[in-house]
This record gives sequence, structure tokens and C-alpha cells, in this order.
Amino acid sequence: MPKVVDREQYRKELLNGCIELFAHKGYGSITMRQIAEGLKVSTGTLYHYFDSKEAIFMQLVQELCEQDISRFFAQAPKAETLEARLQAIMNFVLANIQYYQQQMMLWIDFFQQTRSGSDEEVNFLRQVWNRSRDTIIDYLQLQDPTVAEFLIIFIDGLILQCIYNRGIEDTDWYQSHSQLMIQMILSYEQLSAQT
Amino acid sequence: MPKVVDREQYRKELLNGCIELFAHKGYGSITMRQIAEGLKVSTGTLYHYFDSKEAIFMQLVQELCEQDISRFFAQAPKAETLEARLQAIMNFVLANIQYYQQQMMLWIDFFQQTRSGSDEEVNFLRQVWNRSRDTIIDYLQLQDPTVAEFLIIFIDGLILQCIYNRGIEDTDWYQSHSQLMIQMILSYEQLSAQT
Amino acid sequence: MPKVVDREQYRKELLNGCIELFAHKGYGSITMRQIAEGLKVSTGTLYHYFDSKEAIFMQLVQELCEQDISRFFAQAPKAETLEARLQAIMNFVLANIQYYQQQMMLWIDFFQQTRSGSDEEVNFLRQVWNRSRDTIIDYLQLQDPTVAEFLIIFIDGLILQCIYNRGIEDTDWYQSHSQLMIQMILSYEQLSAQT
Amino acid sequence: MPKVVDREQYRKELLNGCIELFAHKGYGSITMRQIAEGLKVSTGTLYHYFDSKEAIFMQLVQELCEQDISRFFAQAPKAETLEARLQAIMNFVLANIQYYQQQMMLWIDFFQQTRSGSDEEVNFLRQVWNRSRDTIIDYLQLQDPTVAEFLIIFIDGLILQCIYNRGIEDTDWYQSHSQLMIQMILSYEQLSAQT
DNA sequence: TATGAATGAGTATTCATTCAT
DNA sequence: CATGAATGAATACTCATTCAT
Repeated sequence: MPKVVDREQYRKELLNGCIELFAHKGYGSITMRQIAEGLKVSTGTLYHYFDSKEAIFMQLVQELCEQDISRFFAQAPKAETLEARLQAIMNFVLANIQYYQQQMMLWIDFFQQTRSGSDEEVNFLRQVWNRSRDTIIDYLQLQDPTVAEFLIIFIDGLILQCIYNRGIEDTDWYQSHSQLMIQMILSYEQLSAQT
Repeated sequence: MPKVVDREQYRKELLNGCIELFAHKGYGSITMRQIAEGLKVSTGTLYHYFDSKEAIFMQLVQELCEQDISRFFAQAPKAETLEARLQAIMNFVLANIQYYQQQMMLWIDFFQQTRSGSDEEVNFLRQVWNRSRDTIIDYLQLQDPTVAEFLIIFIDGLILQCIYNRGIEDTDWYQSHSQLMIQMILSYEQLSAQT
Repeated sequence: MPKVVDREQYRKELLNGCIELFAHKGYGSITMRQIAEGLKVSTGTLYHYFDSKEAIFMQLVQELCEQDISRFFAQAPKAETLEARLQAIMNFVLANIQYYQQQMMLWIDFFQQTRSGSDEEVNFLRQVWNRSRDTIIDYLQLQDPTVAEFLIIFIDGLILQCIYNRGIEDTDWYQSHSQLMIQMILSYEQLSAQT
Repeated sequence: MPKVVDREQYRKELLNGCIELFAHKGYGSITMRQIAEGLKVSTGTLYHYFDSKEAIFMQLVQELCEQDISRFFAQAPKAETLEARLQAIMNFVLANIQYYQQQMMLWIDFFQQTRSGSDEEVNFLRQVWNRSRDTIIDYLQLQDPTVAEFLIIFIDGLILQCIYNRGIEDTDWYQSHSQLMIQMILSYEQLSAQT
């Protein structure tokens, strides 16, 4: 077991290792022992780097969001038209649909666990989530942020459906609904512009 | 502890008692003991009527769905226009938003718990869920069922947002997005009809 | 494993079984698993009868005190003279010296554990202890309760010495100090009576 | 973290730092990490100077006893009469009552922890304790050491009572029992001298 | 039919100690 | 000398389920 040099660096490595562990089993179902085994460290070491299971989760959420945003910008085209930007977003979500499914399940699972939990954590999560939302709003450059929010709501619904259906092998289904949404927004924007 | 004559009848009574217990604590967090106490029976009795915690949940889901549908029809106006029917649905969801939040959380919580569970259960749930979906599609009388499904996706997203925000006191937020969706669908239908 | 008929009866049996377990290892060192094994029940059963390790201890202390007092009266002579009564007490303590050592260690061990604990428990213990003290004061029939308290302090010191010396095989040592104390009290009472 | 020249010197400094840490939390409750933090060193350093937690305790006890004795002589009057010497002792104990409470709790806590421990440690502790006892016996200059031992037993009882009552704010209580004891010893000595 | 006592593997977390750097 | 990362067995306590009564 190599002695760690950069504590912060190693903590992030562990965190990255957690992602798929949490995603695979869920916050409530995975045990600290399983996490430790998955990371190939002892439970003691795990607790050396994180105060608690909850703490791991919180940091994980933040990390995921961070990665999410930078991954999107790394790949998002500098699209000129609204349609192109909408397409970019929908394609990005589809491309990472499994990732978003996992994240959403994690999210809600945690909400369940902390049902009567402190507001502090909930607020922290909300804050992280808002960052994602604002990023999308900014990218779309819509005059009315309501429409951007509208899109986000729909995307969430779409991801949820994928969860219900345990992953989509059926990309067409996703695509057709995406196109429908894009068209609707475009029409709506056109109409708004005219009046 | 009513001395039971009709086994089936009593089972349903117990099930009804479970609804708020599951909703309040969540599938993963509530214990069989708590359920038994909440129903004012012994754990033994609980196991006499249900095979397992999971079995309770499955039957509960079915029961909820049943109640859901009949409640909707008991209240839904025999609306002539599509707009009126859309309004009816959105209003109905809003009126029962807390109920739907709880149900959705229950739902996903169960998905988490049974992640590596048998497909049998998942299929059962999917079947139940399809009943709800088909009911809405029928009610809307749209030529293109895709649009109905589109609406359902959006509603799910809407409920999810309410969960993230831990209940909406902000009815306006919900209303404005509802209206946006209704208008979009109406426009889209109009355009489709023209071509 | 016989199914228990009288819950309260069985709880007391378990409690009695705990006495020597706690005495042998001490409150802080014994584990719930060890207690369960010692009682030949599962940990689950242990928790079925007692809320927590602390709860076991509290009930144990009370039970011990109760037994202590009734044992004393069952054996204490209806002594006419003060000297006889003092002798009776000192003899009783000597006869049960191991028991008192164990109890005292348990006592202090618990004080350690709950150092920053709730006052509730401490008060409960104090109350139990006061019962023992008052019993002795009553029995001695001294005009001045201070002298009775004085004796109790000394007895506590005596027990403590036995702990330091890990049990006395040397009964003479105990006896000589007992006699010294008895003489001192008698002289003091005589003098008080004269003036 | 002073760069150390004299290893022995530094060890004593650390030991002194431990006193209040052990006293505050108790032998069983304090962790090596807490001790290290309290001393502002790493656990590694702690283990560099002491073999184990137990070793720290043993050395601490010795150190405390040493300090105890020298503190007493630094302050004790060269009293001519027995009464004055008895007063001196009782006053000294009262003045340091909190200290003695802590020490006694530490003592017994350790006895608990090492219940089934090797005799070696117990003997070491007994030796240290005997030094204190002999010092008192010497100081009192009584012909019969039994009486001195008798006093010590009583003092231990007195300290124990203070523990049970979690510190005495009630100095009077202590004083009255002290005077009672002093008088008793004086009377006894007088009588012994006469015969 | 109804009860609730019994089970024991499983949970998050702690801690004295070791040892590579 | 000094550090603190690493260990893993141990802790109190939980819980779905079974089964004798």
C-alpha cells in the first residue's frame, strides 16, 4: 500500500472510484465495507479521507456536477442558432444518458435517506443542482429563462422514463421526443418574436 | 384488531393503512415493525397476509394506481375540447401534487432497492404504470399518442422538480409551466391538423 | 430456545445472569455480544428486552441494590445494642466483600463512561445509592446521622482498599480496622451521651 | 514541537501535558489520537516516546505520585502536635480535592481496563501507591501505623463520596467529617497512651 | 388466525498500533 | 527524530423474517 503523497489528490482519486460504486448499488444499499473493498483500501483509510458515508456522497455530487459541466463545454459546439444549441443539449444528454440515469437515482435515493435530515445538506445539493441549471440557461441564450427551465423539466422527465424502462436501448424513442420538444420550443420562440 | 371474516377485505384494509406509512418514511427506511405498529397488528399477522416487505410494496403500488385512476375519472370533466382536457389533467396533478411526489419517491426508492432484483417485479411495476399511461392517452383522445406520452414525460419532470424543491408552495411556478406546455401542444396539434 | 411466557420474569432472569458478567469484565469492557453469549441468547433477543447497554446497567444497579437490602435484613440480627448493630453491619460487608468490590467497580466505571452524560442517569444512580445509605442509617438508630454517614464513608474506603489489593485473602486486616472503627464510634457516642 | 535535545526531558514534558488530558476524559475514553492532538504531536511521536497507551498511564501515575508528595512537603507545616498534623493532612486533601478525585477515577478506570491484565502492572501501581501511604505514615509519627492506615482508608472513602456527588461545593460537609475523624483519632490515641 | 419472542448476519463507525516516507 | 497514512478487528445496535405458542 503506497504511502500517499498528495492527500487532496488521493482523495479525488478515491472519489472517482466511488462514482461507479454508488451508481451501481445506490446510496442506501451500498455499504462502507463494499466501498472500501471496491476502492481496495481498508475502511479505516476510507474514514481517514471522509468523515462519513454522507460526506462521501456530498463530495461525490459536487465532483460529478463539476465534471458534468466541463465535459459539456469541452464538447458543446459554439452553435449559432437556437436550434443547433437545443440539438447540442439533447444530443449531449442522450450521449450520456446512462450517466444521468445513475446520477438521478443517486439524487433521489439521497433525498429519501435524508427525508428528515438537516436542511443544510439539502441546500447544498440544491446549490449544486442550480449550477447545472444555470449553465444550461446561459448556453441557450434565450430571452425568456422560463423556456430554458421548461426544457430542463422535460429532460428530467425523459431521464426518469429511461429509469423506469431500465435504460434505453431504444434510441429512437428518445430521439423522436427530443425532436418534438425542439420543434415546440422553436415554434414558440418564433411566435413570441412575431408578437 | 377486527376479527376478520373476509380475508381479502382485511388485506385491502391493511394495504390502505400502509399507504401513508410508506409515503411518510419511504420504502427503504420503514421497517416491518413500524408498519405492523402503524397498522396496530403484530409482525406475525403482517406476514400472514403478505409474503414479504417487497410483496406489500407491489400490492400497494397496484392499489395506488387503481385508486389514482378512479379518483381522476370521478373528478374529470367530460371536456369537449383538447384544451379543456389538458387543463383538467394539469389541474388534477396539481391538486394531488403531494400525493404524486410521494408516489414517485416510493417508486424510485423501490427501483433502487431492487436494482439487481428479478425482472419479474420490474415488469409487474411497468405493467401497472402502463395502465396509468394508457388511461391518460385515452382521455386526451389525441390522434398521435406520441404527444400524450410527451405530456406524461413533462408531468413526470414537473413532479420531480417539486421533489427537488421539497414541495411547492409556489403554485404559480407550476401553473406557468403548465400553461406553457398546454399552449405548445395546442399549437403543435393545430399545425399538424393544417398539414 | 423456549418461547418465553412471562416477559417480566424472563427479563429479571436475564438481568440476574448479567450480574456476574458485568462484574467480571466491567461496564466499559464487556460487549453486548459477550453479554448475549454469556446469557446464551442472541444479541437480537438482548435488545428485545433492553433498549441499550446503558439500560441494562441501570436496571442491573437497581436490582442489585434491591437484593442487597433484602439480603441484609434477611440476615441482620435484631440487635439491641449499638455495638451489636455495628458488628452486624461490618460482618455483613465482610461476608459479601467480593460482591461489594464488584459493585463499586461497576459503579465508578459507569461514572467514567457517562462523564459528560445526562444528569438524568446520574440522578437515578444517586437515588438508588441513597436508598442503601438510608437503610443503614435507619438500622443503626443513631441520634446523629452524621456518625452513620461517617461509618459509610469508612466502609467505602475499606472496600476501595480491597479493590486496590485485588480482593482480600487477609481477613485479619479487614477485621482489625473494623474493630478500630467500632470502638471509635462507641467511644464517641459515650462521650456525646455524657455531655 | 520543540526540537528535542534531551529525550528524557521531553518525555516528562509530554507526560505533564497528559495529566489534564487523562483527567478530563478518563483512561478508557481518551484516544491516542486525542492525546497526540492535545500534546500537539503526531501519534507516531507519541509512540516514539511511549510504548503504548498503558505505558503512558503507568508513567503518568508515577509522575503524579511524585508531584503529589513533593507538593505536600512543600506546603506541610512542621507541626508539633498530632492534631496539627492531622489537620494539615485533611486540609491538604481538601485543598486538592478535585485533583484527588481525578486521580482516583483514573486509578479505578485503569483497574477496570486491565482487570485480566498481568500482575506486573498491578504490582507496579501498588508500589507507587505504597509510597504515598508510607509518606503519610511517616509524617504523622504515630506509634501504631494501623491508625495511620485507618485515616487513609477514611480519606479514600471521603474522596469517593465526592466522586459520587460529582465534586463538592459543600465544603462544610467535608470539614465536619474531617473534624469527626480527627477527634476520634485523638481520643483513641489518648486512651492508648493512658493504658 | 394471531402473536411477539427469537434470530444472527449486517450496519456505520472507532481506535490502538504500525511503518513507509 | 517526526509524521500521519494505513490497517482491520471490534463496537453498539438494527431488521426482515421465522416459528412455537
